[in-house]
Amino acid sequence: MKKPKNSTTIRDVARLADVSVATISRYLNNNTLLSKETAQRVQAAMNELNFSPHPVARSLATNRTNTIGLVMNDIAGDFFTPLLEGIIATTEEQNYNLLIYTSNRTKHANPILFGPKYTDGLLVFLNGLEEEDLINLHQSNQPIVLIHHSAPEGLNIPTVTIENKAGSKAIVSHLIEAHQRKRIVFLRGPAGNEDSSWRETGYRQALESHGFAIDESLILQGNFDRFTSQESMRTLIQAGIQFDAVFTGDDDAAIGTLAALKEANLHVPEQVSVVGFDDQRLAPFLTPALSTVHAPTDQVGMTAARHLLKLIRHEPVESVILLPTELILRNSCGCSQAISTE
Amino acid sequence: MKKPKNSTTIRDVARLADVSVATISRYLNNNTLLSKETAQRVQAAMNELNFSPHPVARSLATNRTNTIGLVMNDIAGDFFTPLLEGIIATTEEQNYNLLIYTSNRTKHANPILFGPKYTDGLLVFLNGLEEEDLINLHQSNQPIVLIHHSAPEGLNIPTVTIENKAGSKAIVSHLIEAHQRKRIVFLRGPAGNEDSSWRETGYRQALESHGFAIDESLILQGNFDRFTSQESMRTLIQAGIQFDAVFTGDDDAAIGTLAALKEANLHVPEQVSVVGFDDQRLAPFLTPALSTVHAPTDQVGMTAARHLLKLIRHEPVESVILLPTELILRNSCGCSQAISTE
DNA sequence: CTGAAAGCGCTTACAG
DNA sequence: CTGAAAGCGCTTACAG
Repeated sequence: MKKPKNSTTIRDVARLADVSVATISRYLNNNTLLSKETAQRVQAAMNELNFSPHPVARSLATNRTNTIGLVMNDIAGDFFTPLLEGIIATTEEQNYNLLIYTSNRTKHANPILFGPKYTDGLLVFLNGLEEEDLINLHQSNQPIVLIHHSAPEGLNIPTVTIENKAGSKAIVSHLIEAHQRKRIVFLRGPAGNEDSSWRETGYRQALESHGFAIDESLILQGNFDRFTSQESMRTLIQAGIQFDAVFTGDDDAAIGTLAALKEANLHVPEQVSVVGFDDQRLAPFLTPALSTVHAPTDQVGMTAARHLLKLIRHEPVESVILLPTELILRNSCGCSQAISTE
Repeated sequence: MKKPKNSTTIRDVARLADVSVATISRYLNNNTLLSKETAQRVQAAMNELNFSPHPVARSLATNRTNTIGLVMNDIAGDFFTPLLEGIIATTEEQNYNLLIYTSNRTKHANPILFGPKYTDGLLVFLNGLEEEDLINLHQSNQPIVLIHHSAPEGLNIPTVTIENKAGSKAIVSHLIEAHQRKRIVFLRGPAGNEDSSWRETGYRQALESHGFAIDESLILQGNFDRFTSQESMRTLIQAGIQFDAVFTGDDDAAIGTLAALKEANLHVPEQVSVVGFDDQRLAPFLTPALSTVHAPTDQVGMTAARHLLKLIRHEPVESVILLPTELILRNSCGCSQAISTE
């Protein structure tokens, strides 16, 4: 027993205010009217003792933890900071705590540390959870909101993500309409990545709606990764396949694409337009400054957290929320813009 | 009372295994030898019921939460992701949970949500906590490790930070020795920022050890911010003060510096060398690629978390940990390096 | 409007 | 090696 037992409890307050502990509890949760006079005594006693209730005890008694969990695979990536900023903005506003899990733990480690008993609800980013675990959690009535990922067949778990398709269609159309590009490469993201498949759909629809045939030899693996993308672009160039633009799938892939083009002495944007997706912090600093689609990642975080809190309160919630993206036209597509103060 | 009461408890297991709850508890915490036979019965019962102990109840009984908290002002900044990666790597390894606080909450909001009863210890980033709160927490025996910030006078709170002085001295010396720079500007960070003052000390020592006098007119406000830095550099240039290098204090300030230099048609690195500090993700993508000092932020996170866990276990801990920095020489200082595959 | 009492699900001296 | 019981600090029907 290593309890310091220093902290003052509800009993101490009750004794000092000369009421029962139940009364203190009621005052704390103001779910019953107290007589003005007792209320004052209680408040005075709480002040004097500098009392604050023990959250763990409260949690055990109420079966609420006042915290939500964020589960993800790993925290890498530039979108992580804005995502978390969004989530925290709303947990803070609504007086919830945030617990961070990465799924390494959920796979290998002591399972006690992970699970619904710690949280009132879970935000699951991408494929942060195995489908099986997700299903179990959902069936045990744990409120869940998915981020950038759709629910498994038949499960009604709300999702928040962005307008991947519309954004992609818009930027590819821009390439065609504003810059007369005709042979546009697309770099796919990781297999199974939903953002990537929507972006591919947007790409295809843009081409089709402009009467272009889809040339599958222009669709390559980029993996949302600069090195993979650089390799794919090198291969394409060496194969002698002609193209006049690249929609890289995400900004990281744009980095590799720009590098490969530079190696091959192909000028961007004069000979080849390059556009990305995400609008990461480094996008304006690439050479040339990257035209891309802005993903409102902080909004995604806010919205997801807000919806999870609604779910926790048993309020109704839409099942799919799509946040609008926005075209950011800098130089790499062929548009010109002052570069120095971006 | 909205308790689903679905989950199985230690009593259920005890009943099934035909032992007392105390025995289950002992098995869980393996702090007493159980007879082989009971151990097997208990394990079988736990498996059958798919039991996992309730962390909140456990926490109430033991006065341990198995979670640590990270407190900070706001989560902006590129160093945040690596910092958190480092922290999570160790909390995961040691089976701790991580709770994220931002200090907005600690200032305005319901104080119940913040505090030692939620966590076994706290990681405090920069000035994430008012000095008064820090002192109170420390005096109430809450284990604390400070990150990039030193303890208030007289308090023995461990700190982990980086070798700001040595890194700065090294890069400024590089400017002098390798590139014959003689009039080197320094851009200060925000007032009171300790990283900044150590960097300034390193800058001064580098100049002095090379026999240069310090010209205070070359020390300006940069605020670790691109806009402030751009303004300061504009003013310096317009004042006609001569300089041949800028140590920008951090990488963000380097962005503004490069922009101001470009506006003024001063070529980097031919006319002016520019070096930063941090080695943020975007550093290699600036034009020219930024020479800078690498701050091992993930290591800072790991080390801080590891030391906090030691503190929690009452193991001894050094009071100041300084992690080594490293010179990253790219192009902006005048060194040359292949740029495309960085 | 207020109190006495049971309960949340564990852990841990204390006995045996 | 194991059990009975008290306790962790709250909340919440149930009475009055």
